[in-house]
Parts: sequence; structure tokens; C-alpha cells
Amino acid sequence: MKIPDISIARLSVYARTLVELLEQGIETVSSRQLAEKIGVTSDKVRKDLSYFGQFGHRGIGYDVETLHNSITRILGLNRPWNIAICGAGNLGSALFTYQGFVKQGFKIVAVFDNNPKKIGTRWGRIEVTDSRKIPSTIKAKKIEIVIIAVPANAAQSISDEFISAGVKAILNFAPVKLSVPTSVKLRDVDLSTEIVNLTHFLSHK
Amino acid sequence: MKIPDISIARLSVYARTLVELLEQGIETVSSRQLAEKIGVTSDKVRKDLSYFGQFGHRGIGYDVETLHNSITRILGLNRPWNIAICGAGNLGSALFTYQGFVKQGFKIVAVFDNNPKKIGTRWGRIEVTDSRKIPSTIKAKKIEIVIIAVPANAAQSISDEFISAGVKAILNFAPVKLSVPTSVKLRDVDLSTEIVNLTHFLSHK
DNA sequence: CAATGTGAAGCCCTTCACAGCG
DNA sequence: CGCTGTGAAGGGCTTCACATTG
Repeated sequence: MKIPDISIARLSVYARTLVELLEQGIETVSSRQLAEKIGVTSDKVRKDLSYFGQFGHRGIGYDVETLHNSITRILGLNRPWNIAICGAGNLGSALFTYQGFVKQGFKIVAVFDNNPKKIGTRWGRIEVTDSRKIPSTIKAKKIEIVIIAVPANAAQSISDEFISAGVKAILNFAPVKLSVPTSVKLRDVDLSTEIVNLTHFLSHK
Repeated sequence: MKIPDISIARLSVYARTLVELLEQGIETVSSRQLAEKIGVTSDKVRKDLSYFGQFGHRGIGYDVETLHNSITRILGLNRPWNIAICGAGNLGSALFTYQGFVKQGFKIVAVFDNNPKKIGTRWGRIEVTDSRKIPSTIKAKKIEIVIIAVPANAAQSISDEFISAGVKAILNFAPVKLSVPTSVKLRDVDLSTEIVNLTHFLSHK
């Protein structure tokens, strides 16, 4: 069965919410309770979970810890992932310190930039690496996922470099369409399109 | 007719691409050419535009400048928008300097924070404002859109404050469900859900 | 009896295919 | 003749509704 991308995305929201419940010492949760906390319908919660198996107990609901473990495994978050950020600008810096990544077990083991003024500067436990060292660094540090946070005009060539170094998954923040082989998974985040929905709404009400 | 949110989001991508074409001195473009640059189908381009009117010339295509002007007007980007960023952390800082907002005519006229160490510090032409001054600042600076970039546990109360100060549109980066009146347009950006699609993909191939 | 799991229906966006028009 | 604009068909996600189960 084809699993909707959007269901996978929601799983991570469920996981986050289950962590909150765990911290509150809550042991059992129904699809309705979970749905309410998240702002979706209970049908959707159950349908999303049903793509992956049966996790609940009829009449009772879901065991918070068990469900959290299951979702974590489904998403592949039951082990750490080494990731790199490419682009040591403001966006790269914000993503580097973003706690959401750390909480899910991502380890940012490299930050690349081509600006001599930035190369070698210390960011927490690591130093900014020269973009020319991408191939060797990707292999040495076993980096599997790369976040692209460079200007639009540099994104395609940087993306090509990562892919030839063996990277199979890219999260792209550059506002440009990247061409990648079908064997590589690409997700785009376009910060400026989001706000345009708001101006459109405000202009037409 | 109900216009899909996603079509509106794509319009801003079309607009950005049209600007590039303008800069290259290209005067006419077909839906196919535009689609190819963006990575969508030509049907989609035409369908998206058809929700708003007829902009093309059969047998020829679209006049780049005219289409750009039309889209700009549809999206409400034919005038500047005063926006505020709430949260002077790393994410707030990255969004403050993000060129994508500036290019579309957004003016960031305030940055709020409740940390005494940050209040009063200078960011470009403005100073970080005490969150307690939200009501007066929103009105004085005619702020219409707010970007929330505060920790999850602070987001709801900050959102409430903005709404009672008259803000009608919110872009929320906090990983939490905000409750807002139906008269307020809310868009959520969840940075950490995006990357989870990648780990799921890598774990299951 | 409460809540899950899931076929089936519904709905919305995408894709198709072609009439229409310069 | 090329390309737009658009009804209609298609496909995928959401919602419904209920059989099922502890």
C-alpha cells in the first residue's frame, strides 16, 4: 500500500506529542485525545497508524510508551543520524542551534561554507569546513543527510557535489528547483511562500 | 470557486521565476517553459492561473511583465507589509535577515523578546522591543502580520497577545498547535517534520 | 460499552484532453 | 498552427460509519 507522505509527516507530530505525555506521566491515550492535542481528527490519527500496523487496544486506547517506540522505529528515529548543514549564514546558524533536530536524535557533525572568513570558525563542538572538502568529510563522518542553506544560485552545484559523495537525502531551503536522481530523496522548504498565503488572505477579506 | 491554498503558494513561486526572466530580458513565456523551470506540469500552471482570470495569449504564451504584475496584485504584494518577528533567538535572527521576505516587499518593523539581555539590542535599523510593549507597538507601527519564533511553551500566550492587539495573520514556527479565532489566518511551519520524511525514506529502501 | 481498525464514500487537487482562439 | 483555458476524468487523502474486540 502507498503510504501518503503527509501521514509520515504527521507521525513525527504524534511522536512529539507522545513525548509530552510521557513527561507528564500519562500512560494511556485515545486517538481522540491525541487528535485534540494536535489539531486533527481522531479518524486521521487512526488511519495514519493503520498504514503501519495495529498499535491500540479497543475500548482503551494506546499505551503511550509503546506507541512512541513504534513510531520512532517506523520513522527510523531509533538510531542517531549524522547530518551536515551546507551554508554557514544566518539560516544555517539557526538550523544548527534548532533544538527540534537535536531532540529527534540528529547529530550535526559538519557545517560547510566556501567563505574563507567563515572556514575554521568554531561552532560549538565543530569547525566550519571548507566546501572543497565535502567528498572526504561526507565519507569520514558518515553523513547521510544534508541540509542545504546556501543562496539559490549555489544550490544546484552544491547538491551535485553531495550526491556524488554518496548523500541520498537532501532537505533544501534554497528557493530553487534542484535536479536530483530519482534514487535521492529531496524535500523542499520554501519559507517565503508560506507568508504569501497570509497576504493573499488579508487582501481578499 | 474555492481556490486551493496550494495554488496560492505556487503563485509566489511563479512570481519569483518571472522576476528572474525579467532580469534576463525575456518578454514572453509559455506555461510549459515556466513549468519546466519550476518543476511542475504545464497543466498545473495554467490551472492555477485560471482560478484568477485569463492572462495568456493563445498561440503565444504570457507576457512576463504583465503576468508578474497580475500575480503580485493577486497575492497582495503590490504594496509593502509591516511585519514583526516575535522571538530574538537564532531562528528569529535568521528570519530577520532572510532575503526572501525583503524581496517580496515585507518590512520587518519590530522584533519582540522578553529577555532583558536582548531587549534594546540593535538589529539593523531597529531595536529589540520588550514583549510587554506588544499592544502599543503593533498599533503604532501598523503591524499586520506576525512571525512567531519563540519556544513551544510560550507560543500560545504570545499568540493571544498579538490577536488581542489586532493582528489577523500569523506565521508560526513553534512546534505546537495554536488556538486562534477563525477570523485569524494561521500558517504553521514545522521544520523538524520535514527531515523525518528523509529518515523514513532512508530506513525503508 | 468504549475505542480501535478499516472498507467505502466523499472531496479536493491533479491530470487529461481538446475546444477555442489569435 | 501553437498555446491557452477549462470541463471532465482520475487519483489520493480525508471523512464517514460501523463491525469488531477487550
